[in-house]
Amino acid sequence: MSKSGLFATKASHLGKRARSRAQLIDAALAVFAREGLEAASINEIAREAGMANGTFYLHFKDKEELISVVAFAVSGEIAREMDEAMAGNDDAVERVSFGTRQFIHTAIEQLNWGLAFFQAFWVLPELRDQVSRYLRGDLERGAAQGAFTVPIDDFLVDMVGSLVNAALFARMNGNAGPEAGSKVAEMQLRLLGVEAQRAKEVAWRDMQFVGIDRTKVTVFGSKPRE
Amino acid sequence: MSKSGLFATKASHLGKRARSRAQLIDAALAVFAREGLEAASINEIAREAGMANGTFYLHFKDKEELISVVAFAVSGEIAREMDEAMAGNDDAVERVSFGTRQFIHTAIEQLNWGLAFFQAFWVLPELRDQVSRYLRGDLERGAAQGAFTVPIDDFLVDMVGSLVNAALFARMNGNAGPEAGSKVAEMQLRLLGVEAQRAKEVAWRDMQFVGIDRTKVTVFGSKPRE
DNA sequence: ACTGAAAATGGGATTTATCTCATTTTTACA
DNA sequence: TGTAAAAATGAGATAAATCCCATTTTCAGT
Repeated sequence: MSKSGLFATKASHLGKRARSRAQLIDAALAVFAREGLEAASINEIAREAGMANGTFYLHFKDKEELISVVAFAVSGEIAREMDEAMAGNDDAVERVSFGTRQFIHTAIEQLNWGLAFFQAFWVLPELRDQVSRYLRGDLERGAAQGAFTVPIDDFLVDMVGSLVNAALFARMNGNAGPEAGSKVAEMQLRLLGVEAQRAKEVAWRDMQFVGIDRTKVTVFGSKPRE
Repeated sequence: MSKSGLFATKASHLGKRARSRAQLIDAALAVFAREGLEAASINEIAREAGMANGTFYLHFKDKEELISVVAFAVSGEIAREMDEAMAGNDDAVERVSFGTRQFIHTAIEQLNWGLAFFQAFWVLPELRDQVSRYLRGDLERGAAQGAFTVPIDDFLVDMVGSLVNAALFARMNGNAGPEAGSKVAEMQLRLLGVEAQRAKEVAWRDMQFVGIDRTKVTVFGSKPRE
Protein backbone atom coordinates (compact mmCIF):
# COMPACT_ATOMS: atom_id res chain seq x y z
CA MET A 1 0.00 0.00 0.00
CA SER A 2 1.39 3.36 -0.98
CA LYS A 3 0.99 6.65 0.81
CA SER A 4 -2.52 7.94 0.40
CA GLY A 5 -3.24 10.43 -2.34
CA LEU A 6 -5.37 13.52 -2.29
CA PHE A 7 -8.71 11.86 -2.86
CA ALA A 8 -8.23 9.51 0.07
CA THR A 9 -7.16 12.48 2.20
CA LYS A 10 -10.28 14.35 1.23
CA ALA A 11 -12.45 11.33 2.06
CA SER A 12 -10.81 10.62 5.39
CA HIS A 13 -13.77 11.97 7.35
CA LEU A 14 -16.36 9.99 5.38
CA GLY A 15 -17.66 6.44 5.84
CA LYS A 16 -15.60 3.35 5.16
CA ARG A 17 -17.12 2.75 1.77
CA ALA A 18 -16.26 6.23 0.55
CA ARG A 19 -12.76 5.95 1.92
CA SER A 20 -12.08 2.68 0.14
CA ARG A 21 -13.45 4.08 -3.05
CA ALA A 22 -11.20 7.13 -2.77
CA GLN A 23 -8.20 4.89 -2.14
CA LEU A 24 -8.99 2.99 -5.30
CA ILE A 25 -9.18 6.23 -7.25
CA ASP A 26 -5.81 7.37 -5.96
CA ALA A 27 -4.35 3.95 -6.69
CA ALA A 28 -5.81 4.00 -10.18
CA LEU A 29 -4.20 7.38 -10.80
CA ALA A 30 -0.83 6.03 -9.77
CA VAL A 31 -1.12 2.93 -11.91
CA PHE A 32 -2.53 4.83 -14.90
CA ALA A 33 0.45 7.15 -14.68
CA ARG A 34 2.87 4.23 -14.56
CA GLU A 35 1.32 1.87 -17.09
CA GLY A 36 -1.08 3.88 -19.18
CA LEU A 37 -4.85 3.72 -19.19
CA GLU A 38 -5.19 0.50 -21.12
CA ALA A 39 -2.25 -1.47 -19.79
CA ALA A 40 -3.30 -0.85 -16.20
CA SER A 41 -4.84 -4.00 -14.73
CA ILE A 42 -7.48 -4.20 -12.03
CA ASN A 43 -5.21 -6.54 -10.10
CA GLU A 44 -2.45 -4.00 -9.94
CA ILE A 45 -4.77 -1.16 -9.02
CA ALA A 46 -6.22 -3.20 -6.17
CA ARG A 47 -2.74 -4.15 -5.00
CA GLU A 48 -1.66 -0.48 -5.16
CA ALA A 49 -4.69 0.39 -3.04
CA GLY A 50 -3.75 -2.32 -0.55
CA MET A 51 -6.88 -4.34 -1.22
CA ALA A 52 -7.80 -7.71 -2.59
CA ASN A 53 -8.71 -7.98 -6.20
CA GLY A 54 -12.37 -8.73 -5.57
CA THR A 55 -12.85 -5.56 -3.56
CA PHE A 56 -12.51 -3.50 -6.66
CA TYR A 57 -15.75 -4.90 -8.02
CA LEU A 58 -17.67 -3.83 -4.94
CA HIS A 59 -16.94 -0.25 -5.96
CA PHE A 60 -16.79 -0.21 -9.73
CA LYS A 61 -18.55 -2.22 -12.36
CA ASP A 62 -15.49 -2.48 -14.55
CA LYS A 63 -12.49 -0.58 -15.81
CA GLU A 64 -14.53 1.61 -18.11
CA GLU A 65 -16.55 2.94 -15.22
CA LEU A 66 -13.38 3.45 -13.20
CA ILE A 67 -11.75 5.48 -15.95
CA SER A 68 -14.78 7.68 -16.27
CA VAL A 69 -15.05 8.25 -12.52
CA VAL A 70 -11.35 8.98 -12.20
CA ALA A 71 -11.31 11.38 -15.12
CA PHE A 72 -14.25 13.38 -13.82
CA ALA A 73 -12.92 13.40 -10.29
CA VAL A 74 -9.68 14.86 -11.56
CA SER A 75 -11.20 17.36 -13.94
CA GLY A 76 -13.65 18.41 -11.25
CA GLU A 77 -10.86 19.09 -8.80
CA ILE A 78 -8.82 21.01 -11.35
CA ALA A 79 -11.85 23.07 -12.34
CA ARG A 80 -12.40 23.89 -8.69
CA GLU A 81 -8.86 25.19 -8.41
CA MET A 82 -9.22 27.16 -11.61
CA ASP A 83 -12.37 28.79 -10.31
CA GLU A 84 -10.55 29.64 -7.14
CA ALA A 85 -7.63 31.15 -9.04
CA MET A 86 -9.99 33.30 -11.09
CA ALA A 87 -12.47 34.11 -8.33
CA GLY A 88 -14.00 37.55 -8.60
CA ASN A 89 -12.21 38.28 -11.85
CA ASP A 90 -14.56 39.32 -14.64
CA ASP A 91 -12.01 40.24 -17.26
CA ALA A 92 -12.16 37.45 -19.84
CA VAL A 93 -8.63 38.08 -21.05
CA GLU A 94 -7.30 37.50 -17.56
CA ARG A 95 -9.64 34.59 -16.92
CA VAL A 96 -8.43 32.70 -19.97
CA SER A 97 -4.82 33.35 -19.09
CA PHE A 98 -5.08 32.55 -15.39
CA GLY A 99 -7.31 29.54 -16.01
CA THR A 100 -4.90 28.03 -18.48
CA ARG A 101 -1.90 28.66 -16.29
CA GLN A 102 -3.62 27.27 -13.20
CA PHE A 103 -4.78 24.22 -15.11
CA ILE A 104 -1.27 23.33 -16.19
CA HIS A 105 0.07 24.15 -12.77
CA THR A 106 -2.28 21.72 -11.02
CA ALA A 107 -1.88 18.97 -13.59
CA ILE A 108 1.89 19.11 -13.20
CA GLU A 109 1.91 19.52 -9.45
CA GLN A 110 -0.20 16.35 -9.21
CA LEU A 111 1.53 14.67 -12.10
CA ASN A 112 -0.68 11.60 -11.93
CA TRP A 113 -3.66 13.85 -12.51
CA GLY A 114 -2.10 15.40 -15.56
CA LEU A 115 -1.20 12.04 -17.05
CA ALA A 116 -4.62 10.55 -16.40
CA PHE A 117 -6.43 13.61 -17.66
CA PHE A 118 -4.43 13.71 -20.83
CA GLN A 119 -5.04 10.07 -21.65
CA ALA A 120 -8.70 10.14 -20.76
CA PHE A 121 -9.25 13.28 -22.78
CA TRP A 122 -8.96 11.54 -26.14
CA VAL A 123 -11.02 8.58 -25.04
CA LEU A 124 -14.00 10.16 -23.28
CA PRO A 125 -16.17 12.44 -25.39
CA GLU A 126 -18.08 13.56 -22.29
CA LEU A 127 -14.84 14.78 -20.78
CA ARG A 128 -14.03 16.78 -23.88
CA ASP A 129 -17.53 18.22 -23.83
CA GLN A 130 -17.14 19.31 -20.24
CA VAL A 131 -13.84 21.00 -20.98
CA SER A 132 -15.30 22.72 -24.04
CA ARG A 133 -18.27 24.04 -22.10
CA TYR A 134 -16.01 25.40 -19.40
CA LEU A 135 -13.68 27.10 -21.83
CA ARG A 136 -16.47 28.38 -24.00
CA GLY A 137 -17.95 30.31 -21.11
CA ASP A 138 -14.91 32.54 -20.86
CA LEU A 139 -14.49 32.83 -24.61
CA GLU A 140 -18.02 34.08 -25.03
CA ARG A 141 -17.63 36.44 -22.15
CA GLY A 142 -14.58 37.85 -23.87
CA ALA A 143 -16.44 38.25 -27.13
CA ALA A 144 -19.22 40.10 -25.33
CA GLN A 145 -16.64 42.34 -23.69
CA GLY A 146 -15.18 43.09 -27.08
CA ALA A 147 -11.81 41.68 -26.00
CA PHE A 148 -11.78 38.76 -28.45
CA THR A 149 -12.21 39.83 -32.02
CA VAL A 150 -12.61 36.44 -33.68
CA PRO A 151 -15.99 34.69 -33.89
CA ILE A 152 -16.41 32.02 -31.19
CA ASP A 153 -17.44 28.64 -32.60
CA ASP A 154 -16.96 24.99 -31.68
CA PHE A 155 -13.90 24.66 -33.82
CA LEU A 156 -12.19 27.63 -32.24
CA VAL A 157 -12.95 26.32 -28.77
CA ASP A 158 -11.42 22.98 -29.73
CA MET A 159 -8.27 24.63 -31.03
CA VAL A 160 -7.80 26.85 -28.00
CA GLY A 161 -8.31 23.82 -25.77
CA SER A 162 -5.89 21.75 -27.77
CA LEU A 163 -3.16 24.27 -27.12
CA VAL A 164 -3.56 23.74 -23.39
CA ASN A 165 -3.38 20.01 -23.85
CA ALA A 166 -0.32 20.26 -26.02
CA ALA A 167 1.43 22.51 -23.54
CA LEU A 168 0.59 20.11 -20.74
CA PHE A 169 1.96 17.24 -22.78
CA ALA A 170 5.19 19.10 -23.53
CA ARG A 171 5.49 19.93 -19.87
CA MET A 172 4.94 16.32 -18.77
CA ASN A 173 7.53 15.12 -21.27
CA GLY A 174 10.09 17.52 -20.03
CA ASN A 175 10.04 19.27 -23.40
CA ALA A 176 8.92 22.49 -21.76
CA GLY A 177 9.66 24.19 -18.47
CA PRO A 178 7.53 26.12 -15.98
CA GLU A 179 7.13 29.01 -18.40
CA ALA A 180 4.98 26.81 -20.63
CA GLY A 181 1.80 28.11 -19.00
CA SER A 182 2.57 31.71 -19.80
CA LYS A 183 3.82 30.90 -23.25
CA VAL A 184 0.71 29.04 -24.24
CA ALA A 185 -1.61 31.57 -22.60
CA GLU A 186 -0.01 34.27 -24.69
CA MET A 187 -0.55 32.23 -27.83
CA GLN A 188 -4.18 31.62 -26.98
CA LEU A 189 -4.83 35.31 -26.49
CA ARG A 190 -3.16 36.22 -29.75
CA LEU A 191 -5.22 33.55 -31.49
CA LEU A 192 -8.35 35.07 -30.01
CA GLY A 193 -7.48 38.40 -31.50
CA VAL A 194 -6.07 40.13 -28.44
CA GLU A 195 -3.50 42.75 -29.35
CA ALA A 196 0.04 41.31 -29.04
CA GLN A 197 1.26 43.72 -26.40
CA ARG A 198 -1.70 43.12 -24.12
CA ALA A 199 -1.47 39.34 -24.60
CA LYS A 200 2.14 39.33 -23.51
CA GLU A 201 1.48 41.59 -20.57
CA VAL A 202 -1.38 39.50 -19.16
CA ALA A 203 0.11 36.08 -19.86
CA TRP A 204 3.36 36.82 -18.10
CA ARG A 205 1.96 38.79 -15.19
CA ASP A 206 2.60 37.35 -11.73
CA MET A 207 -0.33 35.36 -10.49
CA GLN A 208 -1.35 33.56 -7.33
CA PHE A 209 -1.46 29.82 -7.99
CA VAL A 210 -3.84 27.63 -6.03
CA GLY A 211 -2.93 24.32 -4.48
CA ILE A 212 0.78 24.46 -3.83
CA ASP A 213 1.84 21.93 -1.22
CA ARG A 214 -1.66 20.84 -0.33
CA THR A 215 -0.35 17.51 0.89
CA LYS A 216 1.88 19.17 3.41
CA VAL A 217 -0.74 21.39 4.97
CA THR A 218 -0.62 21.26 8.73
CA VAL A 219 -3.99 20.33 10.19
CA PHE A 220 -4.91 21.04 13.80
CA GLY A 221 -1.31 21.71 14.66
CA SER A 222 -0.25 18.15 13.80
CA LYS A 223 2.85 17.28 11.85
CA PRO A 224 2.74 17.43 8.09
CA ARG A 225 1.23 14.34 6.47
CA GLU A 226 3.24 11.76 4.61
CA MET B 1 -9.87 -11.06 -46.64
CA SER B 2 -10.85 -7.47 -47.35
CA LYS B 3 -10.13 -5.50 -50.48
CA SER B 4 -6.48 -4.58 -50.59
CA GLY B 5 -5.38 -1.21 -49.31
CA LEU B 6 -2.93 1.25 -50.73
CA PHE B 7 0.22 -0.32 -49.39
CA ALA B 8 -0.63 -3.69 -50.88
CA THR B 9 -1.43 -1.97 -54.16
CA LYS B 10 1.90 -0.24 -54.15
CA ALA B 11 3.69 -3.51 -53.40
CA SER B 12 1.87 -5.49 -56.07
CA HIS B 13 4.91 -5.53 -58.36
CA LEU B 14 7.31 -6.67 -55.65
CA GLY B 15 8.21 -10.14 -54.38
CA LYS B 16 5.86 -12.28 -52.36
CA ARG B 17 7.41 -11.40 -49.06
CA ALA B 18 6.97 -7.69 -49.62
CA ARG B 19 3.41 -8.18 -50.76
CA SER B 20 2.44 -10.13 -47.67
CA ARG B 21 4.06 -7.58 -45.49
CA ALA B 22 2.17 -4.78 -47.19
CA GLN B 23 -1.08 -6.71 -46.77
CA LEU B 24 -0.38 -6.98 -43.07
CA ILE B 25 0.23 -3.25 -42.87
CA ASP B 26 -3.04 -2.47 -44.61
CA ALA B 27 -4.85 -4.96 -42.39
CA ALA B 28 -3.27 -3.45 -39.30
CA LEU B 29 -4.48 -0.01 -40.38
CA ALA B 30 -8.01 -1.31 -40.73
CA VAL B 31 -7.97 -3.05 -37.36
CA PHE B 32 -6.25 -0.14 -35.61
CA ALA B 33 -8.99 2.12 -36.93
CA ARG B 34 -11.72 -0.23 -35.73
CA GLU B 35 -10.34 -1.27 -32.36
CA GLY B 36 -7.67 1.20 -31.41
CA LEU B 37 -3.94 0.64 -31.24
CA GLU B 38 -3.89 -1.33 -28.01
CA ALA B 39 -7.06 -3.35 -28.32
CA ALA B 40 -6.07 -4.59 -31.76
CA SER B 41 -4.91 -8.22 -31.56
CA ILE B 42 -2.42 -9.93 -33.81
CA ASN B 43 -4.97 -12.64 -34.43
CA GLU B 44 -7.46 -10.20 -35.83
CA ILE B 45 -4.89 -8.40 -37.93
CA ALA B 46 -3.77 -11.69 -39.45
CA ARG B 47 -7.38 -12.68 -40.12
CA GLU B 48 -8.04 -9.27 -41.70
CA ALA B 49 -5.03 -9.83 -43.93
CA GLY B 50 -6.35 -13.27 -44.87
CA MET B 51 -3.45 -15.09 -43.29
CA ALA B 52 -2.82 -17.50 -40.47
CA ASN B 53 -1.81 -16.13 -37.15
CA GLY B 54 1.72 -17.51 -37.32
CA THR B 55 2.45 -15.72 -40.56
CA PHE B 56 2.45 -12.42 -38.79
CA TYR B 57 5.57 -13.38 -36.89
CA LEU B 58 7.49 -14.06 -40.04
CA HIS B 59 7.16 -10.37 -40.85
CA PHE B 60 7.17 -8.56 -37.53
CA LYS B 61 8.79 -9.31 -34.24
CA ASP B 62 5.80 -8.18 -32.22
CA LYS B 63 3.07 -5.59 -32.05
CA GLU B 64 5.42 -2.82 -30.99
CA GLU B 65 7.47 -3.23 -34.14
CA LEU B 66 4.31 -3.36 -36.21
CA ILE B 67 2.99 -0.12 -34.77
CA SER B 68 6.25 1.62 -35.46
CA VAL B 69 6.47 0.34 -39.03
CA VAL B 70 2.85 1.24 -39.74
CA ALA B 71 3.17 4.71 -38.28
CA PHE B 72 6.25 5.54 -40.29
CA ALA B 73 4.83 4.04 -43.45
CA VAL B 74 1.80 6.28 -43.10
CA SER B 75 3.66 9.42 -42.13
CA GLY B 76 6.14 8.80 -44.93
CA GLU B 77 3.35 8.58 -47.47
CA ILE B 78 1.63 11.67 -46.17
CA ALA B 79 4.90 13.59 -46.19
CA ARG B 80 5.43 12.56 -49.80
CA GLU B 81 2.03 13.95 -50.74
CA MET B 82 2.72 17.15 -48.82
CA ASP B 83 5.99 17.60 -50.65
CA GLU B 84 4.19 17.07 -53.90
CA ALA B 85 1.50 19.61 -53.01
CA MET B 86 4.15 22.20 -52.14
CA ALA B 87 6.61 21.36 -54.90
CA GLY B 88 8.51 24.32 -56.24
CA ASN B 89 6.94 26.69 -53.75
CA ASP B 90 9.47 28.65 -51.75
CA ASP B 91 7.11 30.96 -49.90
CA ALA B 92 7.03 29.70 -46.30
CA VAL B 93 3.62 31.19 -45.60
CA GLU B 94 2.15 29.21 -48.47
CA ARG B 95 4.13 26.11 -47.61
CA VAL B 96 2.80 26.00 -44.07
CA SER B 97 -0.74 26.55 -45.23
CA PHE B 98 -0.68 24.09 -48.13
CA GLY B 99 1.23 21.50 -46.10
CA THR B 100 -1.27 21.60 -43.28
CA ARG B 101 -4.24 21.45 -45.59
CA GLN B 102 -2.77 18.61 -47.61
CA PHE B 103 -1.90 16.69 -44.46
CA ILE B 104 -5.46 16.81 -43.20
CA HIS B 105 -6.81 16.07 -46.62
CA THR B 106 -4.79 12.86 -46.97
CA ALA B 107 -5.43 11.70 -43.43
CA ILE B 108 -9.16 12.06 -43.95
CA GLU B 109 -9.25 10.67 -47.45
CA GLN B 110 -7.51 7.55 -46.10
CA LEU B 111 -9.33 7.63 -42.83
CA ASN B 112 -7.48 4.61 -41.45
CA TRP B 113 -4.26 6.50 -41.91
CA GLY B 114 -5.54 9.46 -40.00
CA LEU B 115 -6.76 7.33 -37.15
CA ALA B 116 -3.54 5.34 -36.92
CA PHE B 117 -1.36 8.40 -37.19
CA PHE B 118 -3.23 10.20 -34.48
CA GLN B 119 -3.00 7.33 -32.05
CA ALA B 120 0.61 6.56 -32.78
CA PHE B 121 1.57 10.21 -32.46
CA TRP B 122 1.15 10.25 -28.70
CA VAL B 123 2.86 6.91 -28.21
CA LEU B 124 5.94 7.17 -30.42
CA PRO B 125 8.41 9.92 -29.57
CA GLU B 126 10.34 9.24 -32.77
CA LEU B 127 7.21 9.96 -34.77
CA ARG B 128 6.72 13.25 -32.98
CA ASP B 129 10.36 14.10 -33.62
CA GLN B 130 9.98 13.42 -37.29
CA VAL B 131 6.91 15.63 -37.53
CA SER B 132 8.64 18.39 -35.60
CA ARG B 133 11.66 18.32 -37.85
CA TYR B 134 9.50 18.50 -40.93
CA LEU B 135 7.44 21.39 -39.66
CA ARG B 136 10.42 23.21 -38.28
CA GLY B 137 12.02 23.39 -41.69
CA ASP B 138 9.24 25.57 -43.03
CA LEU B 139 8.95 27.63 -39.88
CA GLU B 140 12.61 28.54 -40.00
CA ARG B 141 12.41 29.28 -43.64
CA GLY B 142 9.57 31.68 -42.87
CA ALA B 143 11.57 33.34 -40.13
CA ALA B 144 14.47 33.80 -42.52
CA GLN B 145 12.11 35.31 -45.08
CA GLY B 146 10.83 37.70 -42.49
CA ALA B 147 7.31 36.33 -42.87
CA PHE B 148 7.02 34.93 -39.35
CA THR B 149 7.67 37.48 -36.67
CA VAL B 150 7.75 35.25 -33.59
CA PRO B 151 10.92 33.44 -32.50
CA ILE B 152 10.96 29.79 -33.62
CA ASP B 153 11.65 27.38 -30.78
CA ASP B 154 10.74 23.80 -29.87
CA PHE B 155 7.71 24.87 -27.92
CA LEU B 156 6.31 26.91 -30.76
CA VAL B 157 6.82 24.05 -33.18
CA ASP B 158 4.96 21.76 -30.80
CA MET B 159 2.05 24.14 -30.53
CA VAL B 160 1.75 24.72 -34.25
CA GLY B 161 1.86 20.97 -34.78
CA SER B 162 -0.72 20.36 -32.11
CA LEU B 163 -3.17 22.56 -33.95
CA VAL B 164 -2.93 20.31 -36.98
CA ASN B 165 -3.51 17.29 -34.81
CA ALA B 166 -6.46 18.85 -33.10
CA ALA B 167 -8.02 19.85 -36.40
CA LEU B 168 -7.53 16.34 -37.72
CA PHE B 169 -9.16 14.94 -34.61
CA ALA B 170 -12.13 17.27 -34.92
CA ARG B 171 -12.46 16.31 -38.55
CA MET B 172 -12.33 12.58 -37.80
CA ASN B 173 -14.98 12.97 -35.12
CA GLY B 174 -17.31 14.78 -37.41
CA ASN B 175 -16.93 17.89 -35.26
CA ALA B 176 -15.53 19.82 -38.18
CA GLY B 177 -16.16 19.84 -41.90
CA PRO B 178 -13.90 20.12 -44.95
CA GLU B 179 -13.13 23.76 -44.17
CA ALA B 180 -11.16 22.65 -41.08
CA GLY B 181 -7.91 22.65 -43.04
CA SER B 182 -8.25 26.27 -44.07
CA LYS B 183 -9.49 27.33 -40.66
CA VAL B 184 -6.56 25.81 -38.84
CA ALA B 185 -4.04 27.00 -41.41
CA GLU B 186 -5.27 30.54 -40.88
CA MET B 187 -4.86 30.16 -37.13
CA GLN B 188 -1.36 28.82 -37.50
CA LEU B 189 -0.31 31.73 -39.65
CA ARG B 190 -1.79 34.25 -37.25
CA LEU B 191 0.01 32.50 -34.40
CA LEU B 192 3.25 32.80 -36.32
CA GLY B 193 2.79 36.52 -36.61
CA VAL B 194 1.51 36.75 -40.15
CA GLU B 195 -0.72 39.75 -40.64
CA ALA B 196 -4.41 38.74 -40.33
CA GLN B 197 -5.43 39.73 -43.84
CA ARG B 198 -2.62 37.80 -45.49
CA ALA B 199 -3.25 34.76 -43.29
CA LYS B 200 -6.87 34.62 -44.35
CA GLU B 201 -6.06 35.14 -48.00
CA VAL B 202 -3.48 32.35 -48.16
CA ALA B 203 -5.31 29.85 -45.98
CA TRP B 204 -8.52 30.02 -47.98
CA ARG B 205 -7.00 30.23 -51.43
CA ASP B 206 -7.89 27.42 -53.82
CA MET B 207 -5.23 24.78 -53.91
CA GLN B 208 -4.52 21.60 -55.81
CA PHE B 209 -4.79 18.62 -53.46
CA VAL B 210 -2.73 15.53 -54.11
CA GLY B 211 -4.05 12.00 -53.97
CA ILE B 212 -7.73 12.16 -54.71
CA ASP B 213 -9.09 8.85 -55.97
CA ARG B 214 -5.74 7.13 -56.09
CA THR B 215 -7.43 3.76 -55.68
CA LYS B 216 -9.52 4.25 -58.78
CA VAL B 217 -6.69 5.13 -61.11
CA THR B 218 -6.91 3.26 -64.38
CA VAL B 219 -3.73 1.37 -65.17
CA PHE B 220 -2.85 0.12 -68.64
CA GLY B 221 -6.36 0.69 -69.85
CA SER B 222 -7.78 -1.84 -67.41
CA LYS B 223 -10.93 -1.29 -65.39
CA PRO B 224 -10.72 0.68 -62.18
CA ARG B 225 -9.59 -1.41 -59.22
CA GLU B 226 -11.90 -2.40 -56.45
C1' DA C 1 -18.31 -6.45 24.82
C1' DC C 2 -22.12 -8.17 21.61
C1' DT C 3 -24.15 -8.62 17.21
C1' DG C 4 -26.22 -7.95 12.71
C1' DA C 5 -24.89 -5.57 8.66
C1' DA C 6 -21.45 -3.96 5.64
C1' DA C 7 -17.10 -4.57 3.63
C1' DA C 8 -13.37 -7.21 2.17
C1' DT C 9 -11.12 -11.48 0.89
C1' DG C 10 -8.75 -14.48 -2.41
C1' DG C 11 -9.06 -18.82 -4.90
C1' DG C 12 -10.29 -20.14 -9.24
C1' DA C 13 -13.21 -20.71 -13.57
C1' DT C 14 -13.19 -18.50 -17.87
C1' DT C 15 -11.56 -15.90 -21.53
C1' DT C 16 -8.32 -13.94 -24.52
C1' DA C 17 -3.87 -12.85 -26.16
C1' DT C 18 1.04 -13.85 -27.56
C1' DC C 19 4.40 -16.38 -29.75
C1' DT C 20 6.58 -21.08 -31.23
C1' DC C 21 7.48 -24.77 -34.23
C1' DA C 22 6.90 -29.19 -36.68
C1' DT C 23 4.58 -29.69 -40.81
C1' DT C 24 2.52 -28.42 -45.31
C1' DT C 25 1.98 -25.49 -49.34
C1' DT C 26 3.57 -22.34 -52.72
C1' DT C 27 6.91 -20.24 -55.56
C1' DA C 28 10.51 -19.39 -58.84
C1' DC C 29 13.13 -21.15 -62.19
C1' DA C 30 16.27 -24.43 -64.62
C1' DT D 1 7.83 -30.52 -64.99
C1' DG D 2 10.76 -31.34 -61.00
C1' DT D 3 12.79 -29.47 -57.08
C1' DA D 4 14.94 -26.86 -53.42
C1' DA D 5 14.07 -22.82 -50.95
C1' DA D 6 10.80 -19.65 -49.21
C1' DA D 7 6.51 -18.76 -47.25
C1' DA D 8 2.55 -19.98 -44.77
C1' DT D 9 -0.05 -22.88 -41.63
C1' DG D 10 -2.53 -23.68 -37.27
C1' DA D 11 -2.59 -26.34 -33.03
C1' DG D 12 -1.14 -25.65 -28.59
C1' DA D 13 2.00 -24.13 -24.65
C1' DT D 14 2.24 -20.18 -21.78
C1' DA D 15 0.85 -16.06 -19.68
C1' DA D 16 -2.17 -12.71 -17.98
C1' DA D 17 -6.49 -10.51 -17.23
C1' DT D 18 -11.51 -10.27 -15.86
C1' DC D 19 -15.03 -11.16 -12.87
C1' DC D 20 -17.68 -14.32 -9.49
C1' DC D 21 -18.84 -15.88 -5.05
C1' DA D 22 -18.64 -18.74 -0.78
C1' DT D 23 -16.34 -17.40 3.20
C1' DT D 24 -14.17 -14.33 6.62
C1' DT D 25 -13.26 -9.94 8.78
C1' DT D 26 -14.39 -5.41 10.30
C1' DC D 27 -17.51 -1.81 11.71
C1' DA D 28 -20.85 0.91 14.27
C1' DG D 29 -24.41 1.31 17.53
C1' DT D 30 -26.02 -0.06 21.88
